[in-house]
Amino acid sequence: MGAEGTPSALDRADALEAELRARICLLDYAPGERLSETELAAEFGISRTPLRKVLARLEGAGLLVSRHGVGTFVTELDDEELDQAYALRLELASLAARLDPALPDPEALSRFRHLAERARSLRPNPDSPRPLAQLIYDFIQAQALLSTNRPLMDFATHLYTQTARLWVHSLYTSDLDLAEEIQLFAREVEDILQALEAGDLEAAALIHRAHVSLSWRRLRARRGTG
Amino acid sequence: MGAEGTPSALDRADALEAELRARICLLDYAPGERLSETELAAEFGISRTPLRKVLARLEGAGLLVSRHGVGTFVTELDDEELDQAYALRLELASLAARLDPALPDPEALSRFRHLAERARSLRPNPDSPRPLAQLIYDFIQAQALLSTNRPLMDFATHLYTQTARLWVHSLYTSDLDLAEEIQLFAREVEDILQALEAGDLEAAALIHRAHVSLSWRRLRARRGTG
DNA sequence: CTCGGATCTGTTGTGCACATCATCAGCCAG
DNA sequence: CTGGCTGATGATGTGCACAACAGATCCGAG
Repeated sequence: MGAEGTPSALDRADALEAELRARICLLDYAPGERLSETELAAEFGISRTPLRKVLARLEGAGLLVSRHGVGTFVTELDDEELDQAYALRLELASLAARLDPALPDPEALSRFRHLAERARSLRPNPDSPRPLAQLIYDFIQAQALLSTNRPLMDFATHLYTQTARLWVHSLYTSDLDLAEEIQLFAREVEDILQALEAGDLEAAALIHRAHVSLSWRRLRARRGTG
Repeated sequence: MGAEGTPSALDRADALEAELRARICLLDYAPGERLSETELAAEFGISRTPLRKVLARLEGAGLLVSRHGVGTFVTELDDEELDQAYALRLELASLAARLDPALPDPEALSRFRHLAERARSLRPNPDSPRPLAQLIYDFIQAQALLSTNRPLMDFATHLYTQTARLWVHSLYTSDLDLAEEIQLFAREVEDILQALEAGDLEAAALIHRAHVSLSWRRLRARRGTG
């Protein structure tokens, strides 16, 4: 592997899908926003046909929905579904450590150390929470390797995707305090790293669960205020 | 609603997707089997293009995978992933009753009664476990309405889809005894119906969990034997 | 007989032209 | 002024022809 000299057709489609997934999660495309097939096809230098296949896959994954004659839209979550997703994330955080725990190998550990370093050196950029969003995106993907239960981790990542979009949206609308969120996230990564270095996956899961819970609480508080 | 005189384009696509989902779950298409875009398009009287959109969505949902120049295949689950899915189903059964329980309305109750009646009158057909598979398929979809937590129930249904395919496959290969499975399922539906009529969702969840666990055990036993 | 390579066949991927649908602006009747 | 109608516009949906690709087949050299 690693011979990326000749990106085959399927790899191109997969890369495109990953790129669009990231854009949706990182709020480059806001919930409810319309995506133009024509514009996207032009941007990536391809025809509408292969682009439409990728959009269809994202539709199957529940991130997009297309309406004939209207447009293709990023899915939205109402408050109720957001709460349900958060409640599920709390439960799943415990499950991950209990069901099929996978002790992180040295490479994975170094990846977490790198994440912690990035979190420490992250300074709030008033007009763009994107660096933080990107950091959390990478963090979740690293965390998905802490259990060998693929269905569970796939679903956990999916739920993160759904909740993070609304969470990042609150950063953009200043419902959440960027500097505070950065500090809290850095703390979470540090704590989890410490637990991982001690080989205590259960502790790592508990820490993660606590932060998810607190994050949810802050989001609800601001929701009521706004 | 209910005016089905003019099936719009999008409805057609949705119906087609539901039909293919059912065929995959009911093992009309076995795991690993190749699906021909040309043949399917001809069968449904449409061109390859709209069919490909549906296939792409199913690919996004993790039920299909297409390889350039080779074919489109129904995804396969190895034993490890099957075990992980079963383990998850056990946990989720409890979660459904704990998180967002939804007491069944009279209509839902009557639907369960109808399912129980079908289970009672089901006689083993030596060459076709499909009626049982269809019955369980309907049962799971009815059960998905017992919690208002949509993300949870969607995921539970997805996991059922993954495990049921292998389970039904074992019925086809006679690794499982059809008559025995019919009897056990009828018992499960009766017990759950009783719990629902008493308004005890937690009991219903426990019963379901027990049956999932026992079903898993039978599957593992036959796997070791075969 | 064996092995290697060209070729052949069938598959999914791509591009393009057109059909179908939903929306909105503008206009005309009331 | 109001209300509904009609057309223009731009979106996704569809069909078809062809390209790219993988595997099987066939043929010939050794």
